[in-house]
Amino acid sequence: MRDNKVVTRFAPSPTGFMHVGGVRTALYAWLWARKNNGIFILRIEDTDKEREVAGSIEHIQKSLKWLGLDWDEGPDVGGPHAPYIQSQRLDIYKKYAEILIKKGLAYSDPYTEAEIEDFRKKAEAEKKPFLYREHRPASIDASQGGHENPPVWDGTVPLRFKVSEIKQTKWNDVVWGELSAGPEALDDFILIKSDGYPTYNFAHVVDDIEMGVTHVVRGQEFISSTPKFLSLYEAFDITPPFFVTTPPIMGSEGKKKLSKRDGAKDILDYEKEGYLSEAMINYLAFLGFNPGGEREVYPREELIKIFDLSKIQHSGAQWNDDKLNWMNKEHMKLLSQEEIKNNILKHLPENMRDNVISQKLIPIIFERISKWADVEEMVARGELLFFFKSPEIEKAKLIYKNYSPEKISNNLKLAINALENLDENNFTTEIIKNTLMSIANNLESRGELLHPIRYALSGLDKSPDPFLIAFILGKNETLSRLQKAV
RNA sequence: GGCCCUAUCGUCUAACGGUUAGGACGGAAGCUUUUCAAGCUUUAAAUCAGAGUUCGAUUCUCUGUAGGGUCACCA
Repeated sequence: MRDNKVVTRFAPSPTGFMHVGGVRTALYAWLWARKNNGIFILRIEDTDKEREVAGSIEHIQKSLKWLGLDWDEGPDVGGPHAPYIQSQRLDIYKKYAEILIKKGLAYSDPYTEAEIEDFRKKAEAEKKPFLYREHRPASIDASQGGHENPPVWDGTVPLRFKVSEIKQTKWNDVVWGELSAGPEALDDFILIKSDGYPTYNFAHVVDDIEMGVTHVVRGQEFISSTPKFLSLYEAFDITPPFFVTTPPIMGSEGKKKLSKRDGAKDILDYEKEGYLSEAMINYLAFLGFNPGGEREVYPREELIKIFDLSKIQHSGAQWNDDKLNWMNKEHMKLLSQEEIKNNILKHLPENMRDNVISQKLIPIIFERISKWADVEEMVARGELLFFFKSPEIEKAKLIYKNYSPEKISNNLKLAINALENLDENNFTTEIIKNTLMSIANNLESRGELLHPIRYALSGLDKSPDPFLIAFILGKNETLSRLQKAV
């Protein structure tokens, strides 16, 4: 067992992109390995040639890299049990299959698919669960009355496992405690398909044995097939690893399986949308796990410290974009000024970058976004353009409530006169505010001054406060826009 | 349908069998010297139902209800 080290693995099949469910499984396995200074393996389970999607191995690796889930052994980095791609390990599965054949625990399947389909339909008509083992060939199990005897296995027909003991199975799960399954969960399942590739049931057990995996982390959809895995471990006379079963992630629309619309999208889409991988990991870890305190925001290294398999939840959790956005913002606040600046500038159009105004703009952009791509949306909504280009203004919109145009114009003139006296090098938000407020406070209502200034400067009804805008624009541009409005 | 699993605010969750059932997201209200955002303060909101064990049950047991998983030559 590799010097008693903890060994976990993530074993996806290359059938497309990774969604959040797969990511969380990988994350828990990775966290446990890192917490225990153990080994994290990436293994590709590509035994279904039909479902395979070209490029997915690279895509999966890219996803894990973005999230910072680094692996110690895998298809690209190799390791003591290479290769780490199942389709390149067929000889190993064959070797294990032959051990079972020798022990009398595996036999070739003499039936055609149509015949088996008939058995299945018959069982269904009788409202009984279909069990292949009730049709075992006579030479394998005379008591079952199967009529055809199996040929010697030559790799062209399915090879089946012969379940030796039909029983209620009980086992222990690290997360759920004691679990059990009825006898009908045990059947003569297929080890190797007629195309020569092993089934998941067989291949992953062989690999987990070979690679010395100590903790098998996977979703609860595998609970009901665990008796099969256990019977295989028993057949090989190997102590099974710890089973760590994770609850499902449900869609935000309700307690339903995750759908594309609410989170089962490509994890790399979240990168494109400008989420931080640390936030994604933190959010995902806490969707189905909780260390017990009241703190929720943890950087990656601290997450490793507090992670604990025994504190994983038992029931499914709903995906929640609001909480993810909040989490992302919390992690954005943890970044340095420099990182924040660079990321915001990166998402600004070329003509809005790298000048005095965009530098001043960064703090106000930052407080209005929860992910980087929101910067682009602010631009698209026209919330930033006026900082760079004098807005078109409509005379009517300068008017506050039912004040007369003359009054508004007069107020603007007062503002201009006051601002002109300010030092250009000391044209700060604070000073502008004090200057303008001392005028506004002497008016009938503050809005009759503040509203036209906002509109004159921004061309918008809703914007950051006018003092801040004036500061960002600078003295000259501010005065010029106010003059124009008058 | 058989087997298996789960059940605390709308959501994520905390609570040695003893708490005014706590926190977070979201919601509402108020304050922030016009608006939007941010921020601050306040607030509403939950133990699925019914029995049992117990001095005492969110916590243990049973039944019901609801939800989930699984019954492939898919993983």
